[in-house]
Amino acid sequence: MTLAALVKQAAFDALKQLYPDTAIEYSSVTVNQTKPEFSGDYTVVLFPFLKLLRQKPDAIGKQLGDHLLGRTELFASYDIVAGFLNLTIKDSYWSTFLLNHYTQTNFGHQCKGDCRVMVEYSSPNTNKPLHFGHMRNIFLGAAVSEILKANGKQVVKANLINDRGIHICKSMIAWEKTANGATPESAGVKGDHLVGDYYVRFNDLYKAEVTEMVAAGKDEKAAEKEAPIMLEAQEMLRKWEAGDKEVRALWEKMNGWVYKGFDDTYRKMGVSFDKMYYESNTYLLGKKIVEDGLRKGVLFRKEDGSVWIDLKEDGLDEKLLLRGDGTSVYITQDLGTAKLKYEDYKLHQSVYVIADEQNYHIQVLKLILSKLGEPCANGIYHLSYGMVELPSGRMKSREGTVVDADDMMAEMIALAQEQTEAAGKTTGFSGDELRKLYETIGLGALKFYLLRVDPKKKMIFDPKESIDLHGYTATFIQYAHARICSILRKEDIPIVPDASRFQSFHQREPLLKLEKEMILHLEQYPGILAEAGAEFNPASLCNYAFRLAQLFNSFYDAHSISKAENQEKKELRLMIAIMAASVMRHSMGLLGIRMPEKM
RNA sequence: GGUCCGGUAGCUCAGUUGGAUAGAGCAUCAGCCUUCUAAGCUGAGGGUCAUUGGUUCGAAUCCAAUCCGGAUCACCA
Repeated sequence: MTLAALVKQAAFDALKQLYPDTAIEYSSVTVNQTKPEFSGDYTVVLFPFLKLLRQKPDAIGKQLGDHLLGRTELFASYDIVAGFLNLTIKDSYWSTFLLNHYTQTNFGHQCKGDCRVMVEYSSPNTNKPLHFGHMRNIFLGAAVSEILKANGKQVVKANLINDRGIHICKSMIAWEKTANGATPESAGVKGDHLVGDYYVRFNDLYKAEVTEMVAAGKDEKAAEKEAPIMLEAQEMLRKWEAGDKEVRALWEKMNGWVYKGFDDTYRKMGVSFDKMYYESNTYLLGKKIVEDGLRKGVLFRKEDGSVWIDLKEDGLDEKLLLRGDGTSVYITQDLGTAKLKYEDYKLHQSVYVIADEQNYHIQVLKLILSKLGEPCANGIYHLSYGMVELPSGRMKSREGTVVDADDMMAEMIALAQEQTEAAGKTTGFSGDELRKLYETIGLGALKFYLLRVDPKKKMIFDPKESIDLHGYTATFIQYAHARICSILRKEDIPIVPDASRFQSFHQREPLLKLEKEMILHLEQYPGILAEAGAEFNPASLCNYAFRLAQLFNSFYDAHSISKAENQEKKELRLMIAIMAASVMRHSMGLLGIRMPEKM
């Protein structure tokens, strides 16, 4: 139980005992952290009880304050200011808390329970390399997976690869026509980039053909439909579906290049998956679900043989589930994969990390599954995030305006190097250590930048302005962590010391403001972690860790640790520093951001 | 047009089930390195919380209407 909850419970119990004849609801008790301009740690708001108790706020505050002080060991004093009861927690509570937890490396972690959750993220198409928008998806998915694990869930990280369809055929056609057999090795280009280049090439060729046909007097719409290269791509897709050996061989070869490229990118990003799904295996699923639905009468067939569901009652429209020729559409596959995932892992919850442009699609998916009585329907959660846009608008891979993921990571690492060198902080590192440090700083900054914003908000990224390494950044937190490690090195204390080290510690002097603020903030971590899990929001961890680092920097500036006033203070501050570093590592670790010991 | 999401400082964003004088970072300005790492610290300026009305002891937060921006409403995926 968090301290805030403890205070709330204590206040509620006290009110019940003080006013047994009045029905006070638990939810009407509001406990906040006391504003810094007042003395106290947690505040009970008295206004909600005025009418109920027919007393003045000061009177209620006094009775409540006295009662709390007399009956519990938690509070040292109270103060009433204009309807607010400000409670001060006993110093001994804080030092005991610190002593109990400062060496705990998994503070805030929940024990593993029975709840099985799948988080599907990344889910790329195989016709082009990953870009900045994918990075938001991937870092979000990876972070949420770790946060859920820390909250005791059993997590399966899944990636559904869209490895078939017209888009990959476009790359294949362009490659056949213009590549002269080029491979990633022969061209010296990463596989996913090579395939992406031919996807762009296809569009160039296509546009040229359309322009030519229009110039020859063709209607533009007709030209777009009849351009020979487009017809070839469509023919290739038909051949693929028919299992044509040559087409399949080329498809496998080019997808293989892409996977190799993706693997590199994923490794660099520091993310991984427990389960890969491929649309080439799953795109035919779902038909059976549709047949069942027809039998149950939930779905209906039109004269042309196409199958539909009527969602008008739910404020939506009729939705197609099978074409007249019996082939499936996008949502049909998704029905199938939803069920497949559910059955593969006996899931309680299935999280889809998908951009908000698909809100409607997921809504329809859930609705159909629930109308069909599929048990997987209830567990679907759409972690909907806003698109990443350029100042000029959306990124379009066809037009080559994307910010490439590999480039972006390389740039961030280079920026980290540049700034480290400019600050003259390269001494004492080996070449290898420096390379690792630049990666830690560069990728940390990138991940933090993408995760610090509420997922559902869209974000605008200006490639001309590089991502900052000052202020509200991962670098700031890393720096605070490195400072702590530096102190510990000098004091010859390991980063995770033995719990017995300060066992003899006794609190004699009162806590200073910043000392207490640090401990108070540390105590709140489990609550923040639980909230981040409940809301699928890594940004709350960013906020929390930044605030922790900020507090530590002020604390560090105001009070010397190694040259503390006395041994007691020194031990106390060391414990605070040790625990702060540990919580920074834990929280940022969940986001895939490493904390260097030296920088 | 329907549905959904957003609108808070010059910019990027926090802001808990409604609680005290709305907070950070960047940018600007003024200070702080002989003292545990200045990628830092301290301070200043900067606000019609889109608008209007309502609910109430109290609203950035809840409700209604309006305005602006975005997404979506395919026999594409």
